[in-house]
Amino acid sequence: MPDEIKNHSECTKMILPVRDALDILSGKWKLPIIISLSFGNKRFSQIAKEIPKITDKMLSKELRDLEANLLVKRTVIPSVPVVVEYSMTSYGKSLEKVIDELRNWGTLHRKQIVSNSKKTKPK
Amino acid sequence: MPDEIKNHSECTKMILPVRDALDILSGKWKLPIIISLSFGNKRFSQIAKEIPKITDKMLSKELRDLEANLLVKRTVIPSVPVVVEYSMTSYGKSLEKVIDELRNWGTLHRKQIVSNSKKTKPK
DNA sequence: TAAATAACTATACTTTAGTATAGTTATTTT
DNA sequence: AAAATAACTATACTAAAGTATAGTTATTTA
Repeated sequence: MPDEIKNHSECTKMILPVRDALDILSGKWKLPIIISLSFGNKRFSQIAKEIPKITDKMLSKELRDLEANLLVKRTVIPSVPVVVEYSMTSYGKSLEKVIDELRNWGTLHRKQIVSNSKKTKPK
Repeated sequence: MPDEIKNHSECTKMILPVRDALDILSGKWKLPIIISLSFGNKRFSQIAKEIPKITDKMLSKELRDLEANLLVKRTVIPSVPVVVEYSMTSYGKSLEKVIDELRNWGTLHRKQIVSNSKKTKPK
């Protein structure tokens, strides 16, 4: 098999799962929610308070998405009034390494950008 | 300092760099481009051939973004006609671990979704 | 009795991301 | 002489993501 075709299929094989992972994490709010819940179980309004500027609509939508992907568990506590607790599933916790790597690289990158923008124009 | 305030600031500290990293990788085309170049230096039209459905406009825009972030290097070879070669910088290669983790998790997740959708409805 | 808490949903809107299609300049191949 | 290659840019559009604002049901506190 010629190199370019081989590379092409290797390439495609890599892209699919990486995109799957990214779909879970991309967008403005999913990470903040995941990180917030990784510090402990929280209720809807507590998460909302922890994440400045998020609207109820976005929070509710993203929590539903995360729940559908089995990363977050929604528990209704039948008190009066009803209280809903969100927590990371053990499956959701398996994202830890991914998030760690993203944070490591992001920290490095932030330094790079800052030191570079000094030489050129401020961002 | 009370727990919730401490958690909140820890949380914020994590979110910033993770978002920085994600900004680099998110979108439909950045990853395919990065992965494609990680298999070897390529010219504009070669990348375009390797990534089905990408338009010239998107490819050109994303390459400019990646270049601005110092992940990709653009080299003009003054032949006739002019040829432009793109390559990963060593800094760009530092994304390798991040991409590996995303791929690992994405592979796991893909299996999870498939086995789960058998129980419920097909996707 | 009004405001606050709880966990949302509904509607309408704006912004950003991505697509479709065509055009540019210069050269080489058919 | 026409078509292909090379590496793009320009214009106009659609689709997806996100925002703003208000409303819901039931209960508790001021």
